[in-house]
Amino acid sequence: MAGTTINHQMDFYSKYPKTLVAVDSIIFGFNQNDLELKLLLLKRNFEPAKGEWSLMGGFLQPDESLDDAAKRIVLQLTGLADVYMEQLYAFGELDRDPGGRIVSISYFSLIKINEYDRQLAKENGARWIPLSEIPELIFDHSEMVENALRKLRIRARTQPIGFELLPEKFTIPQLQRLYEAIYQMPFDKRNFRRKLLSMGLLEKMDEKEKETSKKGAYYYQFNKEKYEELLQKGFNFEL
Amino acid sequence: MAGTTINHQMDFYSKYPKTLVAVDSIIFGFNQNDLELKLLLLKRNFEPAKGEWSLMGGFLQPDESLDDAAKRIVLQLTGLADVYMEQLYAFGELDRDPGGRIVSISYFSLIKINEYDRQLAKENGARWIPLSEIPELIFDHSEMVENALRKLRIRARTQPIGFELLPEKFTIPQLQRLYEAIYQMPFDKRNFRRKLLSMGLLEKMDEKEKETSKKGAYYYQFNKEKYEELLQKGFNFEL
DNA sequence: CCAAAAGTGTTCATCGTACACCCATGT
DNA sequence: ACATGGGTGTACGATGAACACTTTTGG
Repeated sequence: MAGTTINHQMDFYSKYPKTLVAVDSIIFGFNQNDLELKLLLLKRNFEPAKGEWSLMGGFLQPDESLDDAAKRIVLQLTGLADVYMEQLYAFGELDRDPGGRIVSISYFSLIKINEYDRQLAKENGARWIPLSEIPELIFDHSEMVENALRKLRIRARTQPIGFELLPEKFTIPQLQRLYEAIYQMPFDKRNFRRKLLSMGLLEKMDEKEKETSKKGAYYYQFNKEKYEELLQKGFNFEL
Repeated sequence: MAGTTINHQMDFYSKYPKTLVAVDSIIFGFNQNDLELKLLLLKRNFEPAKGEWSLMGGFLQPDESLDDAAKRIVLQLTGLADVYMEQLYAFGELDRDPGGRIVSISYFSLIKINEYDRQLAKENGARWIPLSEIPELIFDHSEMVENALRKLRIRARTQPIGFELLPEKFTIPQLQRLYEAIYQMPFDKRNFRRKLLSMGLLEKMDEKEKETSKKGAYYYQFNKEKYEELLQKGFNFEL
């Protein structure tokens, strides 16, 4: 490919060495039934390390940006196109992949677990694995996961991203259970509710969720416009 | 270079497209005389964008890790080998560099401004530029700088990295001036001193600094061992 | 003796945290 | 009627923020 001109770009740098670049995606989901945060992992069906557990990944193509590659990878595995995603870190040790020298950039994605394409995931050999049961992963993927979890915990405290893991409408207890799963610790329900509602970002609906209790819990919706508006005024989300 | 085997690695991935990878370094320094945080920037002496201001950067070599490349780049410009450094972000837009498709990974470095090799920097066309006077930079380098500054501000609040920008021994007022430069706001000197000393990470010396005042201010040293020890016990640095 | 920077305590408001009881309803 | 999860208010301690005067000493 050396010498190919893309996008009307010049080619001033053709004498410099190129590197294989990959993108690996840590895909988080939350299932309200078993109350555990999960990762979408897959068994590699190619060499090296065929048959072992790994993250979903792929090589960066010459005509796509890093973000595009990350989107493509999640789309390929889940069928979802509009997914919350954040770049995490570039892993660049020489021997991180025994199959060749690869620089890999990790992204984490938060998906609404009820919306993904089960069929597609199955075809790719993917499975949802609870955090507590994550197996050994290939190469430095375990490090990527730890790193992602650390960042998720920081982000979830300071940005309203928990909602990305829940359906459009959700109840306060559901939201609390999500945060408890993320931080692996219990929260006081009065304090939790007060803090969240005090920010004025949740809109109460008339409808109740009646599956998990006889009394039923009111559904709420996250008001993104309101959040953007408050952001302008210097508001800081903080749990 | 395709097909080269490094480090006893196999070559399972030779059919995939490679990309040019660069590392760009945002180098911070602090000069106590003019009380401004500064960046080490250079005028590019090669095409494209020759003569314009940019960050120091370089291409990733096949036999070095990303971290190694970042170290090499800072060493080339400053002569310093042991520098605090942190990876920031991978920039991967297709058209970010008009000279060709490059994925660039940014790092920030904190250096003790009295220790760098002035001669070497000069030869490379580098200059220290105060934050308030940063010119237009090439490509997305301005974005990299903003990004670095944001991260530096977050880090300096939650990790004891300010000391990387000061000499081994420093006074409390000097440290305060540094933080005021980082956050571009004044701090209350009583609160500042109390909070820092209360962590027990600074060791008072007998010597006084007498350049900037007649009374003189005691020198302190940061006790790294103590910090590591406290870290184990769950301590969190927080300014 | 005076200018200039270093050093020192207290008060108040705010926020996080701990904690126990009533409510609604499906079975 | 009772079991189950939803919903509510208050008190206390800790922490961050504001604020003014004394000390030292070179010139």
